[in-house]
Amino acid sequence: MSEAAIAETRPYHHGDLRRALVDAARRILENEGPSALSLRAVAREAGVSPAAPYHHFKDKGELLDAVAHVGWDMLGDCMTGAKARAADLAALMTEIGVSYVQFSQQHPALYRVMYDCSRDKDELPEGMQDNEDSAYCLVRETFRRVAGPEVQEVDIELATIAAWCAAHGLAEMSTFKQFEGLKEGLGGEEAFLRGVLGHLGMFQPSRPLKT
Amino acid sequence: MSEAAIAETRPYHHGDLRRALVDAARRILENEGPSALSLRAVAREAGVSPAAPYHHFKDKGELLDAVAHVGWDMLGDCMTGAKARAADLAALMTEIGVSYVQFSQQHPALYRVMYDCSRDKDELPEGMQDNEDSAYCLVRETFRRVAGPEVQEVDIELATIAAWCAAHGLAEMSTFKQFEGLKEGLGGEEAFLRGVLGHLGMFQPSRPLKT
DNA sequence: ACACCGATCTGAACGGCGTCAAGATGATCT
DNA sequence: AGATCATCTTGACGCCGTTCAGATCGGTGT
Repeated sequence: MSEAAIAETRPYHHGDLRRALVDAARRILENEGPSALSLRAVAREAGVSPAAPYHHFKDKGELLDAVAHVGWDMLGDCMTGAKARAADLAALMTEIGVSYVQFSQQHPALYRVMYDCSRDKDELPEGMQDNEDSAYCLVRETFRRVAGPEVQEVDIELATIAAWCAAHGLAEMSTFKQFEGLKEGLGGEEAFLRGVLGHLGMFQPSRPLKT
Repeated sequence: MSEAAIAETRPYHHGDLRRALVDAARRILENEGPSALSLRAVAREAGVSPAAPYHHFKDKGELLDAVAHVGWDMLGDCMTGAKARAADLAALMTEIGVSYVQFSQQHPALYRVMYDCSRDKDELPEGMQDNEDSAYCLVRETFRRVAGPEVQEVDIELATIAAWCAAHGLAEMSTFKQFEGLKEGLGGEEAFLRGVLGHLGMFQPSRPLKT
């Protein structure tokens, strides 16, 4: 049920309009895609006037930042789950990569908002490199555990970035129609993902880090 | 000089408005970025009314497609140049990867339009996998030459996709502010690019293809 | 109990956007 | 010269993000 439907019984002061707006935005993203995500549409969905959001967000960009933040949290949970599922350390990187791309396929509109926000500011999401539960830190920590003592810290950082770039690139391209034939030949979407990731050094269990 | 400035001496019928609109769009992209690229702004820059573009393009998306097409041609030329510069076959893949990312850094707004067009349609650009001069085919052909006879065609395709994903991901992330410190430590932007690419299997001359 | 105040929300407005229909213009062909 | 047709303009529509004055409410101090 949309918020607008229950708006009539709602008190004049909403109580938690900020959260309601973020939820409304996520509903629109899921149901109608990123192109339908206007500030006015979000306000409509939440059952308030077009100006109401401005008491909780500086502008549209700040609302999208809040939506993106929810997305990054979800992605972090998703990859923590992958960590729990991995049979052993050698398989962990591949599980993380597959989970990352699958998340982007399950929430394509949200994933797009997440990256658009980052690109607009030329910044990784806040806390991404510090917060222990973030996807970035999970990958880096995995490399640290895999790496022998001869591997330098800078190479761990570079490998993390490389893995991130590869996963993001695959996330953005895996939906291209031209690859459908190849996917069928390989036996499905996940086989395709594992096939591509298998060609990226750090996702190969036998050689996760450059020597 | 903007087209608007010489519009007064122009005949009523423009002659080549289609090309002029694409050029105007590219000027706006270079000077003001993607957010300033409205159909009306393009028409203003070209010195015509807001409705004039509709006689040459179905809608705004089709204009952007034309702009993107120019961009892909430029990228193809850029990477053909990289091929000519490469010392030997082993170094070619890295040269291609570096050139790809550098192109995205030299034309960030254009690069964004190129990919936005593809994502909107969930398609690689037209002819990308067929046209011999395209960046995609150049990479695939390089892998074919590097590969031994034991490597299957499907692995060449997967490696091409993997390389493309990695390069695209790096192109989108290399501008993030968080990496500036790391770049300095490595001795500059290009060292950073080579460092990241070095962790990606297919960009390592000694092992370009999964065995 | 009551007045007040700050936070919250509305309504109306502005300029800019993409798009379209109707009309004006000019090159081209007979 | 006159007809034709692609090309371009004018004016309009609805939607957008944003702002601002004013209405409304919840909580606080007296």
